[in-house]
Amino acid sequence: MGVKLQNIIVRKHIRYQDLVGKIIAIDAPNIIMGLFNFTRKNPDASDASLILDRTQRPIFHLYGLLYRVNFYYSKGIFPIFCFDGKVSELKRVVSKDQLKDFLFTQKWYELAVKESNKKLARQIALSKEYMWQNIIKESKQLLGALGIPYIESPASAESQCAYLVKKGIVNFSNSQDFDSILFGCPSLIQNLSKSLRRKVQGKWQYQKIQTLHINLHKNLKNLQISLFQLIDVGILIGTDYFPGITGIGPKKALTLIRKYKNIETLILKEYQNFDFHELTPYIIKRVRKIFVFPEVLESLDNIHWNFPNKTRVMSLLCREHHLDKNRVNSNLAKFEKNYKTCRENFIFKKDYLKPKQATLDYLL
DNA sequence: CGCAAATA
DNA sequence: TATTTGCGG
Repeated sequence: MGVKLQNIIVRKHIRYQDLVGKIIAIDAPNIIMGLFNFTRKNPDASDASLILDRTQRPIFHLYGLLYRVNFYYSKGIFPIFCFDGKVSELKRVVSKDQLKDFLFTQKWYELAVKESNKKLARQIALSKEYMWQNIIKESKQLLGALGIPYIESPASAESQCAYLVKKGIVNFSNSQDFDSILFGCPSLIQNLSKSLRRKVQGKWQYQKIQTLHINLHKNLKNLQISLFQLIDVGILIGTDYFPGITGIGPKKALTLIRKYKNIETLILKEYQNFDFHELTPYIIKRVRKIFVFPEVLESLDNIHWNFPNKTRVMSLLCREHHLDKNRVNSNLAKFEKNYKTCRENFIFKKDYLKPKQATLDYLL
């Protein structure tokens, strides 16, 4: 769950009109996780409150993505979804065994459905071997059918999004996590959704929120540190790749890094105040490398926003998942309309198609 | 989340 | 017309 940078990073409200005709890289796993956390019947976060179809599989990603992409198009935004590839071994490991597990579990699930063993099907559908892999698989299928481009990053989705912004291929990245800025993403957008409300932890209650923009360059200037040093701050607080040092939060990490310039000096001077036992030179080097030189997909041919393939969408949503036909149809109609106006906008502002000069690389 | 129907 | 409620399978 991303690095806790919210207290030291300045975020500015951004209006929808500033996003018209812009291309935004979407951190797909992050946004899907958001849909998962929200689309529930009860405030308790148990799987029991998920909405399932008659094949006992969750459907939050299907409705969620259809609605969300519709929302992007309605605001004149062109989304490119980025998915995780094989994630670094320091992060949650998706091994080959697990991939094999999924294929096996998938077969097992299909058998349970065939035998109308509802209880078993449900158990498998919600198991961790099956559910997330299948959610991701179906999300890609749906995006493909909707004519939305997506990229499978060799490493993490966030680093791929950051790369696209850095290269000027897209205008913004959209992720709720702050990890993107450690990856050097110059321009990050948060809370990009229609309802602009968020569930308060564990309660059946909402708080109003607004769409926010983070300018990395301005923030570094404001914090008076370099991106390298911000990464060191992140390592101290804790990221997906290292749990962090107990007793050091965002404020303290910032003060310490400002004072000592880097983690090495900090450990040398403050070793009696904190437990740096876990933070070996090897770990420091590895985590820094992940953020500074992430593996990304560089060849990006055939990025297109196509007309939705209605037959394929209907087949996935209604035939496979038994979603309400009328509901899907009316949404598809809106979708096509939004797509058309969006496309006219884009053709009108053709210059966005050409990748701009690579943005200033703060690292060099 | 996002929609549609109900409510003030 | 603006805000709340309940539902999706």
